[in-house]
Amino acid sequence: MRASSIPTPTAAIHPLNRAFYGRSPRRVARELLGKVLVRQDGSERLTARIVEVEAYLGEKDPAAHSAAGLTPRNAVLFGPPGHAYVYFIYGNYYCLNVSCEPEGKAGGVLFRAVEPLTGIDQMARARGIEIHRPADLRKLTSGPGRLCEAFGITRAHDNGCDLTAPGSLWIGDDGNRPNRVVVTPRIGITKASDQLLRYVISGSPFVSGPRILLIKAAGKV
DNA sequence: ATATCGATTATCT
DNA sequence: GATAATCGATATG
Repeated sequence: MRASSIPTPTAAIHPLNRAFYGRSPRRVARELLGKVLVRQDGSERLTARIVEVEAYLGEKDPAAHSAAGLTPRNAVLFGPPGHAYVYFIYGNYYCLNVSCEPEGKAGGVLFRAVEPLTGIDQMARARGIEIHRPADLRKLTSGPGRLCEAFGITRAHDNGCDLTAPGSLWIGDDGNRPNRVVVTPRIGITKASDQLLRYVISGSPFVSGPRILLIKAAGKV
C-alpha cells in the first residue's frame, strides 16, 4: 500500500492555548488524547493524532524527572505551561513532553504514541523504514522514541519550544474526540509503577508495545 | 575521575 | 521473552 493513499484530514487545526496546559498533568493528559501533533518544516507539514500519553506529577512523583527538584536538564518542567520538554534516553532516543501546571510548579505529559495522519512518506524516511502494508504504519510512531524520530524532534532543536504557537512544533484541535479512553499503569518505569497515569484511546492499533498489553489493561479497567 | 542507570528500541531465540 | 546497544545526567570518591 502506498503511504500517499492514506486519507488526509480536511478540518482546520486550532492551537491549544496556554490555559489548557496550566492544569494538572492528569487533566491535560486525558484531554490531549485525540488532539493533533504538528511539525511544520517550511512547506512540509507532518501531522499525527495523539493516542497514548502518560502524566508525570512533579516533585512528589518518584518516577518524574522533576522528582529531585529543578536542574538544568528539567528546567522546562518548572517553567510556563505549554512548552516542550525533550530529553535524551538510553543513548539513542529522544522523548517529548509538554509542561503543565502554572509556572513554578513542575508537571508534564509524556507523548508515548501518535497515529500518523499526513506527511507519512517523510516520517518513514526519518525512521529509515518502508511502508508496505497498513500494519507497517504503527512502526512509525508507536513509542516515545519512535515518534520523536519520525518528527525529527531533538533536544537541541525543540527543547523549550512553545507548543501553543503554530510554529515549527505545536499541538492543535481538529474537533476529533476519542470514543473511549482507557487508563493503565505507566510503562517502562520502576518507581511508582502502580499508579494509573497512562491514558490510551481504547482500541487504537497505534498504541505502543505489544497488543496483548492493551487487551489485558482494557479488561482490567 | 569513575560508576551506575534510565519515561527505549531492534533483534535475536 | 530476553538482551545488547549507547550516552548524558547524576551520584560518589
